[in-house]
Amino acid sequence: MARPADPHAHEALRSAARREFVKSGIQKARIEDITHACGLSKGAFYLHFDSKEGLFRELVSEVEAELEELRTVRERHTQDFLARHGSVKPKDLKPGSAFVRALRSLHTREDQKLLELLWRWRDVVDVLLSGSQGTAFDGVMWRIIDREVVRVQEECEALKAVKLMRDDIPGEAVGLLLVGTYLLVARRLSSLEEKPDFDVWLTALQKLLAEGTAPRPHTRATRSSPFAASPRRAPPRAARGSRRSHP
Amino acid sequence: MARPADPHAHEALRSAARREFVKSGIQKARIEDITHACGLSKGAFYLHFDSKEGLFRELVSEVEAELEELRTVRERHTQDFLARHGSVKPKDLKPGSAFVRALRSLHTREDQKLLELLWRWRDVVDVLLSGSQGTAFDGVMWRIIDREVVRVQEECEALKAVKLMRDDIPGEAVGLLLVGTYLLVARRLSSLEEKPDFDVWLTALQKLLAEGTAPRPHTRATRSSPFAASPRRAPPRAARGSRRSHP
DNA sequence: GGATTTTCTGACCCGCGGTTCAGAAACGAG
DNA sequence: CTCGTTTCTGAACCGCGGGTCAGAAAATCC
Repeated sequence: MARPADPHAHEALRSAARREFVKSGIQKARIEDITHACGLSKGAFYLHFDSKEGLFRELVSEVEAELEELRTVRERHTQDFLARHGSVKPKDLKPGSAFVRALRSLHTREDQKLLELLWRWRDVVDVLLSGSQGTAFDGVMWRIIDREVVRVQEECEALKAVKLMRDDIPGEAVGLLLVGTYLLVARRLSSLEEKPDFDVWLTALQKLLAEGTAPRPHTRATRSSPFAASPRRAPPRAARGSRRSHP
Repeated sequence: MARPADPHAHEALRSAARREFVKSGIQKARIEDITHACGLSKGAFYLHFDSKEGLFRELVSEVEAELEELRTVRERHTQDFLARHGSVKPKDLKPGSAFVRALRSLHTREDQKLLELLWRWRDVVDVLLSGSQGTAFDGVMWRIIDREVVRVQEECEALKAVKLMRDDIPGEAVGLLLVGTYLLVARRLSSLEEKPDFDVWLTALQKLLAEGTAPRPHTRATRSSPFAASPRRAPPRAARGSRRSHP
């Protein structure tokens, strides 16, 4: 055999690309800038990746896999917790009960893991959020977000069912609120150099939400959500327009 | 003189462009698709606008002007309200006092106007949010969002100062929460055909926030925010990279 | 030192779409 | 109808950058 490939090249290209994507978005990021950043030439790029989007796809797949993993683990931990505890007893409904505190701490731990993930992938998340327009990744982040909103919503409905949450606030409202907050936080992460202290943040959010959503003595039923079953806009596609639509 | 221009052309192009921008983002929107949609030819576009981005700039300026107007009006209404009421008396601090209810209703009215604005401009907002990458408008929406977060934060600090809000939750947290929620809502608006009932939504959010942020008997001081004074990432710009960074 | 094989280079190709512009078309005035 | 003027058309121009490929360079084996 002859001339082994530079062992650092692949990884160097990957991380240079991440930097370049953050700076310019997927479309505007130029292959030459990526390769020059690691002292390689344009052509070398194609020895390691099939295309610019192919490289980004690698990154996105990893993020999606980790997110999926997190979702299933969260689901399992919640199931385990409930199974271990048995049925919900009246004393568990009291605001400060051991049960409520344990459940809340479970949520905090899982949310913390989510924030850690967002921190590790903050660059890619940032690109997905605002630098993927016109590519195959357009909308990936919003799909993830919609799913998370639904997850929170379902958790809320479950809590309402066992009277651990007031039922005059739509679960969807809490979902939009929680996920919307995380969205802004995720966005801010991309401009930080050092990892912030998530605890401060989580406790504040936790407090606010816990006390805002706590069961009330007198509550009316939830009115139906104004955003139910919204049809998402069609994915970008070439449009053959009809002529003369305004005469 | 001779051959007057089609009086509908300008407006027709404008709205066709809005549709096209929503469908494909600013970059991918093709001039030909815009002109064909109103039965005009490519060249005609340049009789009405100096460039594709020029057209979008017009739209963005209008949105920004309306948002600015809303901010100043909100500021003035708040000032007027406080001036008219005089100093805050002890009885005003009680959760259900006339003062608190009036203040809350003021907030609701202003928020409602914001939602109406987001509804009217939902297409442009949507494009700014996820279809402006790589253009001069990249980041416009995030700057607006950051400003709104600061506004909410300041309102919170003001409320804390007169003991109308608990002080163990950072104002910034409430800002991210409120604005993040509106962000997701704004995004959803773009996929709706009919205006939803904002009231349902506002009351749920209002309740949750009001009761979550109400003053507590025993509170510790706010810990400093982990996101303070974050340097935003540099605007997109051509990058001349140094070579050989990974020898 | 070849001989051979794989890596790496960078000039080139090519499609795309914003923008331009020479000329055609439409309209009013006389 | 003809002329002058302005609108409108669409082929042509052009820069850009992703992707290709013939050949140069580098490494290994003999």
